[in-house]
Amino acid sequence: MMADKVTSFDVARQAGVSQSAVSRVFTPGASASAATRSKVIKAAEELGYRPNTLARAMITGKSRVIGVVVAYLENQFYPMALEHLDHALKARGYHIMLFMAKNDDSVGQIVEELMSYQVEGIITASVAMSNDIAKRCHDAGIPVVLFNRGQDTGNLAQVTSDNVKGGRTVANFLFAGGHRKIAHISGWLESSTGLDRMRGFVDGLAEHGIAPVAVEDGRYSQKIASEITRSLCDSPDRPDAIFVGNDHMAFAVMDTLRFELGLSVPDDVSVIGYDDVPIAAWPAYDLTTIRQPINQMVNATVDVLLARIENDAASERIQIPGPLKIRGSAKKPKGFTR
Amino acid sequence: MMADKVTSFDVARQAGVSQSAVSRVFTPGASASAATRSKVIKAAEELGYRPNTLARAMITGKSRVIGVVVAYLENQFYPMALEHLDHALKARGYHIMLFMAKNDDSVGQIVEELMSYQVEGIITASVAMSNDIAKRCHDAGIPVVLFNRGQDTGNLAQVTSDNVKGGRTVANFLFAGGHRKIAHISGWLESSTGLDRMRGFVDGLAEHGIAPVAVEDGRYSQKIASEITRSLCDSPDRPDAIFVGNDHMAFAVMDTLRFELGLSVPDDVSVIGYDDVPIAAWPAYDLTTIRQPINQMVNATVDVLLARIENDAASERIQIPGPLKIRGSAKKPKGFTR
DNA sequence: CTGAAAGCGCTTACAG
DNA sequence: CTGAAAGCGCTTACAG
Repeated sequence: MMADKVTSFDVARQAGVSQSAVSRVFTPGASASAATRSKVIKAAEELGYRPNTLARAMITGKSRVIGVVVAYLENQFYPMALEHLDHALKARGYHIMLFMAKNDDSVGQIVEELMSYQVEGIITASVAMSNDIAKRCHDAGIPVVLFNRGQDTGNLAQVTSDNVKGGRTVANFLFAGGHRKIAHISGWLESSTGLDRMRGFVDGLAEHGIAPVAVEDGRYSQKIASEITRSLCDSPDRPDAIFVGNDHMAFAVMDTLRFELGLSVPDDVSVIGYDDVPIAAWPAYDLTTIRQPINQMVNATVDVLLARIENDAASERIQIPGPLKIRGSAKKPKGFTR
Repeated sequence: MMADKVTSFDVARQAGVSQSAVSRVFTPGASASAATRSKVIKAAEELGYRPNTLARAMITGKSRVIGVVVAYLENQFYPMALEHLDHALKARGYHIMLFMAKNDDSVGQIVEELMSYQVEGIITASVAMSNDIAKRCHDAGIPVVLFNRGQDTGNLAQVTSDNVKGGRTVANFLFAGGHRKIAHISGWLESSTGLDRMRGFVDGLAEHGIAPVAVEDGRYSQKIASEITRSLCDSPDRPDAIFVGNDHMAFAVMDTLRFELGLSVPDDVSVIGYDDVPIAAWPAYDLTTIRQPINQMVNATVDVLLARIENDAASERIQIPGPLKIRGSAKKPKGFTR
């Protein structure tokens, strides 16, 4: 049952042509006559031949694999991104090799692995070590793009949504909804994403002449976000609205508010998230949130990466604006309907 | 900045040894004297040498990559499995190449890709085409194990939880809780997982002398599960408990019950799921469910797969029992405390 | 369009 | 333990 290994040499022999001819038939765009082509195809089918991708990759230096490094998959945004990335990449003839970066993994270790597998390009889609990893791979000459993460210095390619604008939109919406005691549980403030959303939000509020009653770093952790929620609402002067740095934390915030503190969302406290992952639309949360246009972000990421692989394109920083998705977790300003 | 490609030949030259020596130093378990070893290591570091995994893979026939085919990542069980799989595999020196099987992809296409990348083994962790894909790869001589899916015929290796037992446990728990009008929205009944849970459940109920008031195929779809919930509860004689074939659907069932039909869970209707994904523990759902011991399942999967890669081990069917995790979505039988 | 030959970067018997 | 040589399965100038 086990298919014996059949090589291009075998096919060539069977078809009565040279190995070169076989190679050409299986190389898109290479020149081969119709006659040769059909002889080769026929022989290949008879023998069950399949070109050895590894050998081809070694010769051409093109492995057709992209390394995707991701930190953890519990926040639904990342599995969704992975799914889209796979589709977009597959459409271009690439495959994904997964590199989960646990926090106790060393950056050097991961970089070693990425490089030794000769990935043609790298997409980092996570927190913490992204920048380090990206920088080192970039320095080693392999194209990288940071997905959903930026960095101010350096010249790495990156695609994010327009986080500053998103934060500002939330500020406007909340202010228009009549809120004046607004807190922010931010995304990790060491990440551009967390920082930009916070900045846009604070600036937006400032334009209305107010400041957030609190800004605390939730570090993308549900546990930390819950703790902050508790301490925020423990005071007699609790906030009447909370903007949370991503949906994943926002779910924990809502749960804490409702089931632990006995508060109503949005009657007592409005909550707004960021991402618009599928769960945000589930009725239990019905979360008002800024939608990250994941499809566009993924397409842009793939475009930039492949451009860099094919020729040494300049670095780019792409920001894609995302709309506010109004649902039921935050008071709606007059005149707004869902 | 771009590191020039440095080969084992270069290192050999610099270290004053043969290429074979270099190869041996980088091959775990190969014999090389301490002197040679240190010369080579030194030269390698100076030159920034890194063995080319592709070349090695081509020679040895061992790519050290495992193909993981997965259908979709919205059900949190699969990203979690992926994360665990990556860790377990990495610990053994393997990496994951991802193959998302969209429904409109042809089985043949996917199999072609898997084979041409010379993956050493395959794990299928999804629905629909799993069996087809697995069978063809197995026939081609490449080791496969079905994760969270079985099949009655054939001799493919597979690891699941003990789904029959799980279904039975749910039946006992619900009966003990005083329920007598119990419906089942099953997992896809063409999958062993869906079928086994259903059978165990029906059998379990039968032992108490009752039958489910309805068994409908939810096909792992939230949308379908919601529709079934609606029609089930539309009747004056609605069920007082629903066992749902997986957590992912159970969330939709609970949302439909509460927010659309205005029913209380568990006061009007008890709901029980299957999987115990992280979301099940979120207070909004607080779902009573059968826990699939994902860690053990993943470890078993990796063990079986690697055993088959290393030597031609016999096929295995592993079933790992999982406990009922009692939370708040179903009435608790007297005497039970959380 | 086609074939003979060289080569990709490594590993593996085979001698020593 | 070590090196020279052959070879893994393919692609790519180079001639024709």
